Amino acid sequence: MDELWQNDGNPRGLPLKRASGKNQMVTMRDVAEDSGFSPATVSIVLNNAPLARYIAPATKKRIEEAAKKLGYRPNAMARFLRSKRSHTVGLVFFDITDPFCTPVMRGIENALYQSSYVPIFADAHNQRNRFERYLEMLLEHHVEALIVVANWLVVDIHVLADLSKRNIPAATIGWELPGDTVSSVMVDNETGGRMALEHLHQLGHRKIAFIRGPKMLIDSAPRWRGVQKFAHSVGLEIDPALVLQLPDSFDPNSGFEGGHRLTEELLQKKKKFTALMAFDDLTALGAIRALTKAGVKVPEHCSVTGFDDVAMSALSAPSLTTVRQPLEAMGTNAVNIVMEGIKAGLEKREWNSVRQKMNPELVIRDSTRDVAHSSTD
Amino acid sequence: MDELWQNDGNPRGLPLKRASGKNQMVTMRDVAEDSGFSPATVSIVLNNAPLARYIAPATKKRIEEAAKKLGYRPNAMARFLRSKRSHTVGLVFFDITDPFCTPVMRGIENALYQSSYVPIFADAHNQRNRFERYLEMLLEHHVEALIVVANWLVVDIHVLADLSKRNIPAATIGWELPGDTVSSVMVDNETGGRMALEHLHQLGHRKIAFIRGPKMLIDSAPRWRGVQKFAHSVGLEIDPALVLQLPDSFDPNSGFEGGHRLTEELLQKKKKFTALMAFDDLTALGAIRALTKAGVKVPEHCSVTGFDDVAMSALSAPSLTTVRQPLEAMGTNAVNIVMEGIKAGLEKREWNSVRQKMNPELVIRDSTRDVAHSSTD
DNA sequence: TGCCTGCATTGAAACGATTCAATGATGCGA
DNA sequence: TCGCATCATTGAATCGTTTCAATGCAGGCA
Repeated sequence: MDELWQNDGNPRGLPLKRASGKNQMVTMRDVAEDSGFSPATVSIVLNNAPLARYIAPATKKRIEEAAKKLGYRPNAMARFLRSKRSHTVGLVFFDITDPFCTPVMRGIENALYQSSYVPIFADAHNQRNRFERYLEMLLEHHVEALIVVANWLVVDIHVLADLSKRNIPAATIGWELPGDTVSSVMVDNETGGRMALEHLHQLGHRKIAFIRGPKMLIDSAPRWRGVQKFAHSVGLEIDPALVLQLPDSFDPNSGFEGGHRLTEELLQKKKKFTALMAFDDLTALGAIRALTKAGVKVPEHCSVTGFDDVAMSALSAPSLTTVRQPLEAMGTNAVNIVMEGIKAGLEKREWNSVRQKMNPELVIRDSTRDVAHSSTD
Repeated sequence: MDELWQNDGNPRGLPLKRASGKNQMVTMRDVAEDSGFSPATVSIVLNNAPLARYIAPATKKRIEEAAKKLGYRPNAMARFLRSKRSHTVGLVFFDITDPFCTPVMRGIENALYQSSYVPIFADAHNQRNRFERYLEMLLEHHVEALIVVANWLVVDIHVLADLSKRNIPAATIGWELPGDTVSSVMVDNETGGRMALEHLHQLGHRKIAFIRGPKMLIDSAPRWRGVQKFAHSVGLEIDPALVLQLPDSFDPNSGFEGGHRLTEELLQKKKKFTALMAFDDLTALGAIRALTKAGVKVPEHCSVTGFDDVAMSALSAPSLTTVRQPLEAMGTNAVNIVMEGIKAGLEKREWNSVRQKMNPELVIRDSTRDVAHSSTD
């Protein structure tokens, strides 16, 4: 079975050191005794501290061998206590159930792994209390930085102000806070909104229905702004009767339901439209379901676009044309930002928070089609 | 906006203690000085240690007030160093990309939260080296227990043997190891396999195609066994020409592709079947896509079943009839198991690992239908 | 020879909490 | 009044590392 494993470059992996004794932990003291040097020297060698440049090569070798032989593993807690570095980052999700979160998590995890940091994971379940309780726990564990993934969340600013007071760099993904203490990484929603509409317009669609995002989501307004600006720039008229808005909701998967219901409403109006631009992918999937049920074929009779490009969108039938958020990259960037902050803190430099807007990307799949080929109904 | 927050019972949440000074951490010593008692007493009071029963109520009160006033927050690292308890659990996923993982994670996170434990998150990306490196890191952080979520993974047994040597209880979800050092929580695959087929059989289907799981997955064999046993018990004949098997793969989302391709193969054989039982949901979705593309309507011409009940299954069109794994409960149970182990370790009791099989549940949706109503082709 | 410099190593003091044995203080029975 | 529990509190050691100041030792230079 061995050859079935994927490989990340290091063919056999690190040999997992085996504790030589039974249950006891191997401490630095043990290494010191075994190698015949003092704990101080061992520490210097094993960490390659500045003082290590004075240590005789032979000594280094003996110590390293002893460490490997005994299966020494540094005690992260003890180390922290002295050095103030926990090598730990807090990772708070507003609701892990949102398919938006998985790729972001991938990106974050991967970037942290590169820096040998370890994430402490928290899921707020959309509950403010839980969020605050977790923050408390993360502070107790002395995370060196904090990353919050949310696309909506109301938090007193002072809660996060605590962080900056303690000099803990923080970044949010998919959401931003007033003030400049907390960094943020977001997709450029306005551009994304424009892209979707531009695509439909290029396909020749003129009668377009819209399902806007809920008011509480920070993404909703700029996306709509992108739509309006583009429509204005090409002289496209938006029929207010064809514009509906999702209600506020706490369930990240409610978009499906909402899209379904609102599309039914649209259909009842008996106003013709050849394309529908949905707020996000889930909404689009709900819309497609409603259209299909009503006998309106997608994309033959009606084109539909989503937003986000969650995993599901490639698998649905028809597969969904959507505006992709570079979720994994957003995670990576957030990590890089806070890592910069940590480094600055160590070197006692000043450091300014960052607001990053990432470019979305149009992904064309099967749910949109040239209006010329659309049959009229 | 305040009222938009969902509530978890504690209406205003814990008041977030504000550090009173600027940047300095508030230590136990500070609380001691402020309240006029010794650090020892403070520790005893704040932890409600056994000795606390001797402490005068007035003292307790003064100390607690001082702690709150100063915004004292215990230092988890320092505490660990003495008490050996990190209040941390390692959480390793073989591949977070698998939709299987999200609900499991929810369950685990929630259960840990109840016990005030904090998870350290790791994603192995299907790579053995990564898995081992993470294990190393988790051990350095002295996690008190380990939970591994995988539905396949080849690991030398000695890697996890290290854990039991150090008395770290471990549990796996969706996967099990030989030997009895590691606990496991799995769905009862055999029963699940039977359920799916029984459902199709009850609907009157007799010509049934099967897409079996890849050999490398531990789930594949027992599911198939359930199928065979049921078929035998009711005298249903399984046509070998209608049985295909997914190839081994590392990509948890490859099932869709695989299901799609194998279904095309099935269709080319020109052998009639009125139902298709797929290994899991993704495979089923791929199959449905292929059927639809070939003009075979689901469920009108062909019923399809999946397995797992991942989030997507309820949203696909048609929604998928499937065998549900109680993923969240599986996460919860795994946590309870290792918590038992931790407790046993503290009390120096013996403790035996547990192998749990959970009952699956048939979820009937729109992708299956009575054969009587199926039009023949 | 005496002194200084650079090299190699180490002693010992933190870091912030926990915990056990020890210390006063009090009350009570003899 | 003494001795002895019981109660209330605390001093001091300890956990495993890191880090700074200190030490001993060569060799080189005056």
